[in-house]
Amino acid sequence: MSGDIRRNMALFPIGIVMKLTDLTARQIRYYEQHELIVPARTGGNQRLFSFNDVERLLEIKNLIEKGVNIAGIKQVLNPVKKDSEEATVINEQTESKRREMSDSQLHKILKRQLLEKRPGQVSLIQGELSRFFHK
DNA sequence: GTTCTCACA
DNA sequence: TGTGAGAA
Repeated sequence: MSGDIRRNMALFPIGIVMKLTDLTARQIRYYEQHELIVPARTGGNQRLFSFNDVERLLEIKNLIEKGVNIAGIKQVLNPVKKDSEEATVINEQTESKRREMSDSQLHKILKRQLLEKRPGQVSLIQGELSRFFHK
C-alpha cells in the first residue's frame, strides 16, 4: 500500500490548505494546537500538510459548521496517530470506515445530547443549542 | 512574498 | 477568532 505513504506525505504549505479548505490560517493553527491535526514541519518550521490533513480539516470544518465545538470534534476524530509504523497498518478500508463512523457517531452524540442532558455534563454543542438546554 | 509565534483592543 | 508586531 504505497497509497498510504502518499496520502500521509506532507506536501503543501498553509497557504494552499487555506484555499483548499476555506479556513483561515488562524483556524488551521488553532486546530493544530488542539491536536485535531498534526502537520509535519519543514526545516524552517513551516507547516507541511498531507492530503490526509486536508481531509481532516474538511471534516473539522463540517463539524464546526454543524455547531460542534473542539471538544465534540475530538470525540468524533480519534486519530492523532504516531507517524511511520502505522502507515502499513492503515488501509483504504479502515480509512473509509472511519469516515462513515464519524458521521454516524456525530449523529449519536448529537442525539444523546439533545435528548438526555445530564447535569454537570459540558455541552459539545455551541451557541444557540447549548443555551437552549441550559435554560 | 509567506509563514511563524506571541500577545491584545 | 481576528489582527498586528517582529523575526525568519
